[in-house]
Amino acid sequence: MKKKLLIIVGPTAVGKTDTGIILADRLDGEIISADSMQIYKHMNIGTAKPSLEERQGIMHHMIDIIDPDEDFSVAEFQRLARDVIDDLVLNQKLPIIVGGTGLYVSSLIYDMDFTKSISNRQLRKELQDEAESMGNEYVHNKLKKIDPDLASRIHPNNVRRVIRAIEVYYETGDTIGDFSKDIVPSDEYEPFLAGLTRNRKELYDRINKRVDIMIEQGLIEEVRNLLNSGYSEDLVSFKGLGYKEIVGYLKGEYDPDEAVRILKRNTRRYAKRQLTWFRRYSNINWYNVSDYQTDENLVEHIIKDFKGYFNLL
RNA sequence: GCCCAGAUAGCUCAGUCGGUAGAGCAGAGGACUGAAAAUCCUCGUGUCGCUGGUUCGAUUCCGGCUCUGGGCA
Repeated sequence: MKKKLLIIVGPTAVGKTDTGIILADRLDGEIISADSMQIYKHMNIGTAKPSLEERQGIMHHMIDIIDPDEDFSVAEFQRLARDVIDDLVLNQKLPIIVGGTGLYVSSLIYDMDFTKSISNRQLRKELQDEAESMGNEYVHNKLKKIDPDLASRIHPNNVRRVIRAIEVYYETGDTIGDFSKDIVPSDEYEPFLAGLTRNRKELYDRINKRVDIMIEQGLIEEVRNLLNSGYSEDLVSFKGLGYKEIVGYLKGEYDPDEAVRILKRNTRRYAKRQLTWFRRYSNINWYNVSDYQTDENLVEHIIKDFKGYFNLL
């Protein structure tokens, strides 16, 4: 018997958090966040992390689990999240995965095995230096010799992924191509996928507005405080939206208005990328939130479809 | 009312010594197996304000008109 999952995905600012909380309340579930930024402690405003009050007593997992200067990756996410899921199922709770990080969601619903391929930071650094001195093509050619087919699927300029592909081969002797060719659904979980969306204009208005609110709530102070606490702007956690743009302002690269402008623009572009990712899920059920009068209304529909899918009516 | 400048992509503008046009910004689509809020790829037809004229041919030159700035009254 596969474990039932309710999964809520969608672009940033579409309303996933609120919807997830209402659903958890109605379906006796708990939330598992699939968000690559909300995992960080002390990063609250910029990640739009729901406050304890906003969580309405609903248990949220995979939030505030590591420090901004700790390493993290899908592999850890998958392992930790699956443990939580198993635990919830044991306790008769419905696991509700809510998040906008496509790769994290995929790691749960597909049979993705990360146990064989470890990481080697030093090798990454070396290859990166090579790319800078010898050019992107040079490093890409290395991959071509290892796995021509895989190399043809990764653009030479996408240095990060070229390097990762080489790294996996050096570390394991296997190539990413071997286990990334065809993704098969996990045989352990049975997900009902709900994709939230909105009319584009409305979504962008909400994104712009949310950035303004973040600034009012003190996003600049939050970033300044993190920097003052000794965290480096070079950390991966500072590459997130809202952090890198504010860091640029604090370093004097541009004024606050410009920081807000590019933060809004980058967030809009991110939302678009998220939609691209989720459109690939063939078994997703889309809900255009713009078509629903109230959150309640939307939730009713999702619950109805969810129950229908699992023959629980 | 008169004089000057402008009117070209959603926005700001460039340009065509006459052969129907291109940058930046904004935007759209896509890729994705250990940094994924990251990283990367692709995409620019628009009545060149309207209307006459000259011309084989006008967005480009000439006239008129409309609108928008600025100046003079």
